[in-house]
Amino acid sequence: MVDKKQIITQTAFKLFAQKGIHAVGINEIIKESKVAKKTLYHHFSSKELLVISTLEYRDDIFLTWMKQAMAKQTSPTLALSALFKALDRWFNDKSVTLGAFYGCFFINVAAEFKQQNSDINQACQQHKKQVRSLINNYVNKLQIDNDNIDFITDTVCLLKEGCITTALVQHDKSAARQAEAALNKLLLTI
Amino acid sequence: MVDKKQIITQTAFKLFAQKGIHAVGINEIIKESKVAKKTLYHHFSSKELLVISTLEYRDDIFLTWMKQAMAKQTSPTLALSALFKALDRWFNDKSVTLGAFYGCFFINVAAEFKQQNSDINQACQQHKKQVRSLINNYVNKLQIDNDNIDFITDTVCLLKEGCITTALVQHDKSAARQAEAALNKLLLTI
DNA sequence: CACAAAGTAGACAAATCGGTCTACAAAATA
DNA sequence: TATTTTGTAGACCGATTTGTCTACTTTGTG
Repeated sequence: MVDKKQIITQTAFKLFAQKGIHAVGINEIIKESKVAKKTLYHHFSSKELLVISTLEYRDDIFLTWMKQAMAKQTSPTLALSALFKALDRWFNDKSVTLGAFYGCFFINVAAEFKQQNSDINQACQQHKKQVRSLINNYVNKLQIDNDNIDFITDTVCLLKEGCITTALVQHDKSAARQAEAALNKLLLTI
Repeated sequence: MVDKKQIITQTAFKLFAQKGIHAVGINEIIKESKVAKKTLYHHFSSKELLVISTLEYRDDIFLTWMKQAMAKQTSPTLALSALFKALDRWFNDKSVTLGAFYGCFFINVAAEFKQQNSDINQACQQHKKQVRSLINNYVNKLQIDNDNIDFITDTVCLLKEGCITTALVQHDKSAARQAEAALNKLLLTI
């Protein structure tokens, strides 16, 4: 038998990503999942735990996608460029792995759950830390002094967050290319 | 008599900014505003129109704050730096004008209302256009060729959006200083 | 085969949602 | 002074919220 728990998580993620957490009710999720309410509550004893599950689900997909996008480049510079080219494909709905673009799930969820001590907010924070760590791995390979490593990593992260937000709010599908141009200019200075 | 309409808008904004639109009900707003439900619906015939009102209210405050932060600088470069120093004060809850930091209201609201054709989403977009226009005014004063003007403006906007998002999601209160450092590096290259 | 785990549909509960309405009071304005 | 606008409290509406529960069926495993 198919894994109902997985189906519920995937369906919930799709709906949450499109409409936001508070805008999607349990009844909509079970209807879309074609699952009984009891089944959902058997696997997830509350909506909050289901939200956490969707965050873990998306975290896995996103990090895998990112690693794959940056791998197999012949230099760390090209790997960073490849990240923004991948973001560009995402914004333009050409990423099969990430699906249609509704902004960054973690940013959007964190905006709905701002309390720093909540489990949901911490899952969002944790995801962003891992993304930063991945970027930092490549920046470390650049032939630059240690003082600059954190600076470059921070800037890449800021440009990344900035272009995701701009693509969402401004519906500006060129935001990733703008960010890549800024990155390239920056890398010339080091 | 005090202007009830204004009180309702201000109270609604405060609650929406803290908790998000979908997480705040009309009953909570009237209770906090100390106003009858009929009074609210007399001034705003739907919750959506009230949301629009809070967006206009915040738009006015934010643009005034931004203009004031960048004015009276002795050079356009200093004006751009001043913007990020002002953002830094905001993130660290030292801005009286903007109040406690709960992220950018327009980004957060746009994340909850993603449909590009909705009035709420368009109000968020419009605000961001005005902010960009303000930044562009200063970039125009830099002694650079026309090709670079849009590039610099785009990059400043990306860094600004990036640091606001980072300050919110990562609870990183130094994000504006990171963005300013990146800006300064960038300005050295032109 | 027996039994536990995982599934079904959907009624139900208590609270809350956005929004309407009555009936009346106060305040501003012509 | 007369009239209109703006205000009050809160009952009420139908829909929806998260979550519980009953009664029963299917499925996988020891």
